[in-house]
Amino acid sequence: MTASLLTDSLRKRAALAGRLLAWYDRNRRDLPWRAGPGESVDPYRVWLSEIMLQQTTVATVTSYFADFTNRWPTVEALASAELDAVLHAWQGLGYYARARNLHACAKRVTTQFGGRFPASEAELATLPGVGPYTAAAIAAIAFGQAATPVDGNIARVMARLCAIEIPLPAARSEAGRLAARLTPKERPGDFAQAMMDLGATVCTPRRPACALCPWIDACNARSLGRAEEFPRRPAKRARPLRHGVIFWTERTDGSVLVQRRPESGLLGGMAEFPSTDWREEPWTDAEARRAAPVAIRWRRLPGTIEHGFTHFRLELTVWSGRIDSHPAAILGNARWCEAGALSGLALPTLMRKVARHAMEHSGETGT
DNA sequence: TATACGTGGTT
DNA sequence: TAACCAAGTAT
Repeated sequence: MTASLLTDSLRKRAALAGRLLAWYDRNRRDLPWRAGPGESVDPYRVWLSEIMLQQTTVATVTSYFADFTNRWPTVEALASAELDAVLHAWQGLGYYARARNLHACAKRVTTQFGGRFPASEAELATLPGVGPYTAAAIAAIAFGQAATPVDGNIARVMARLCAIEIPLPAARSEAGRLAARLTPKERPGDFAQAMMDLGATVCTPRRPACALCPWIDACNARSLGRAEEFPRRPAKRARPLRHGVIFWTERTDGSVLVQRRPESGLLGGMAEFPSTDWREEPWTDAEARRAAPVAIRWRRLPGTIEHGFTHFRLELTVWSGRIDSHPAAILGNARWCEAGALSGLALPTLMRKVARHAMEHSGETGT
C-alpha cells in the first residue's frame, strides 16, 4: 500500500513516522555532534556540525569537528578567535565562505543574543551562513521545534516515497511540503535525523537497499520499480577547463612570496601564490613572463597541477624564480613567508598542491 | 530561477 | 577515467 501524503489520514501519517523513528532507534549512528543518551543537546555543536556538513561528507567533517570543538568549545570562544585562525583551521574543508560566515555568526550570537542561539527557525535563518535547511535543522535537533529541514537526503527519500516527477531543484520544495506532513510533534529532531540517516545508508542515490527500508511497502517509486530514477535531475553542464600560470618566488633565505585573496569570491580570504588569471585560453610563455610578480629569471617547472572546482576545472603551470635580497618593486599585497611558516598559512588544497609541486621540482631544470 | 562556490570519495 | 555525488547558502 503506497503513501499518498496529501490524502492520507493523520493516523496513517503518524504510523509512517513512527515506523521510521523505530528504525532510527535500532540503527542510530553515534556521531560526534549527536548528544549521547542522557546528554543534553548543545546548540553550538549542532550549529557547527550543520555548517560543516553542508555539501560535505560525514567522514570528512569528523576530524574538523573534533579540532574546532577542542580549540573553541563555546560560541563565545569562536567569536573571540581571529578570522585567520578560523580560516586556517578550515583549510581543506572547502567552500570557504562557510568559514567566514561561521565566524561572523559566532560574533552575532555572542553580541546580539548573549551567547545563546535563538530557538526559532525564523530567527536562526537571519544568521550568516544559516539558510532554510540549517535553520530548520537546528530548530528541530537542538530545540525540539516541529521544523522540517530538507537536505539532499530528505529530498531523495521524499521524491521516492511520493514519486515526485518534478525535477530538482524544484522538487526540493515539494519534498519539503510533503515531509512537513510527516513531521511528528514529538521528536521532530530525531525524525529529521532519521530521514537523513535513511537517505545516507539505505535510500542511497544509486542501488538503494530497499529490502532494509522501513517504508518499503509505502514507497511509490519502489512500487513502480523505479526507485533509482528519483529524484529527477536536470542534465548537467560540462565544466570548462581553465588555464593559469602560478609563480613560486623563492628568496635566497628560503622565503616564498604569498598573498591574501580578496575577501569574497573563489577561495575568498585564503592565502595563495601570485598567479595569472584563470582563463580558458592557455597562457603563452611570453604572456606568463609579463604577468610575473617581479622581473627575474623564471623557469617553467615540468608537469601541471590539475584541480577540480564545482563549476570549472583548472590546469596550472608552475613557474619558479629565485631572487636575492629585497627587490624594490614587487608586490601589490604580496609578502614574504618563511618556508617553515607556510604551514601556518590558510592555504586551500589547490595551493598546497602548488607548494608540493614546486618543492618537489626545485633544483630540477625546467623545460 | 540560475549561478558561484571546494574537496574527496565512489562508480 | 570522467562523472557523479555530499547534512546548502548567497546573490
